[in-house]
Amino acid sequence: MARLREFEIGDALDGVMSVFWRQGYEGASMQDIEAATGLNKQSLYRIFPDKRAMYLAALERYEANEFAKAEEVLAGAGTARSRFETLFGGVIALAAQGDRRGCFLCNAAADQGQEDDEATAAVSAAMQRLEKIFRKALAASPPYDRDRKAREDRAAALLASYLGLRILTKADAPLRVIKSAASAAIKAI
Amino acid sequence: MARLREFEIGDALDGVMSVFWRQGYEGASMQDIEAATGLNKQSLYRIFPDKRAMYLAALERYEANEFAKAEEVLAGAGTARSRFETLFGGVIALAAQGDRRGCFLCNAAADQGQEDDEATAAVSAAMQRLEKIFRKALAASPPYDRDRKAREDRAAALLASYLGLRILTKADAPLRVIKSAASAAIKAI
DNA sequence: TGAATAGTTGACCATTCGGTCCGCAATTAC
DNA sequence: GTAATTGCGGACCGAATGGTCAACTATTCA
Repeated sequence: MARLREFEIGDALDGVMSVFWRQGYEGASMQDIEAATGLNKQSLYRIFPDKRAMYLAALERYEANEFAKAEEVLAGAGTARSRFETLFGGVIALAAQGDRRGCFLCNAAADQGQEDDEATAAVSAAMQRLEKIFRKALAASPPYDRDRKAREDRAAALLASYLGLRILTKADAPLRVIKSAASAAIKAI
Repeated sequence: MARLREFEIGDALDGVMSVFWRQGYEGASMQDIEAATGLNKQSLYRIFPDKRAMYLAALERYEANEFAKAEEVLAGAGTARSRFETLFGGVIALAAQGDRRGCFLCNAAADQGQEDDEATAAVSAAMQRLEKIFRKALAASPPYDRDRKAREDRAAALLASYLGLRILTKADAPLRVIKSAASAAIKAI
């Protein structure tokens, strides 16, 4: 009956995400998005009602990608400390490579000058999911904290440290500082 | 010879800062800035060459204001732990009040989709100054770390935690998580 | 064959943007 | 008075914005 779509929506979404990630909401023009996806406006607007919807979809995709990776790392073998060491090591590696994109979710949190309630809610929910992943990882291996509260505090502290590391990376802080912060955060486990 | 200026540049700068703080660079229009300062374009452009200069000046002002406060708190009486407790308590209080502006410097770090090297450098320098303030506070009171490296690590970790707390606030994370993170970060001192 | 959808190109829209310019009233110092 | 400057208001500029529409080709399935 009708012609089939010739591209994968997921591929287009990857392009959309990378643009918003690097340039933020207002900083990304439709031209940029066309270039990054290899599609033109009409094809894009057939998938998404408007630019905001693209942004929200990009946020979702980032969360799905990034959290899957984090979950994989944190569910690996070894002690909780060694696994968080791997996770934080990844952040350091990005910083060392000069990857200054930072964490898209953090960027989004700071970006929402436009006071987009939907985006704020999405970021907030994502942060809580990440906290849950951290908590689960702490609960699954020694050293075990005595009570639930202590475990929750530790997970939250690791989350704050993780976000802080990514902000420091984005802010182009010296690698020395980033490494120091990661090292001390790990030691505290 | 000539008429005198009727307003304080500092007052205007406060207005400029508050707009950029809340709305980011791209999100703040000249109209917004006119409204916030109570001045019109011509008066503003007589002080600043362009919008970017206003943004950079606002960053400087934020740093001067905020770091002065932080330095005051961290130079107070008591142990290092108690002083950082006060500092982090302030962040929690802002979150509890529903102040979601976050840290202007963090926002700026994430905001720079426009790849403004000057702004990046300013943020980076500010972060390093803050790290220095933290380090100084740790060096000035017990518990003393054995070596300089340990003290540096601790300062960097506290900085990451501090930034993470502010991001969590901006991201509208539950107050419970913010309090947990602060509490665990303090305990690690 | 024919209806329906996908994709491309380019024109087009109103709006907003940062920034400039002009004119006018007020104020200051010589 | 006169020159110089400040502040205000509004007109104005070119450029870029997000988004729409029309025209055309290609592809699919009934």
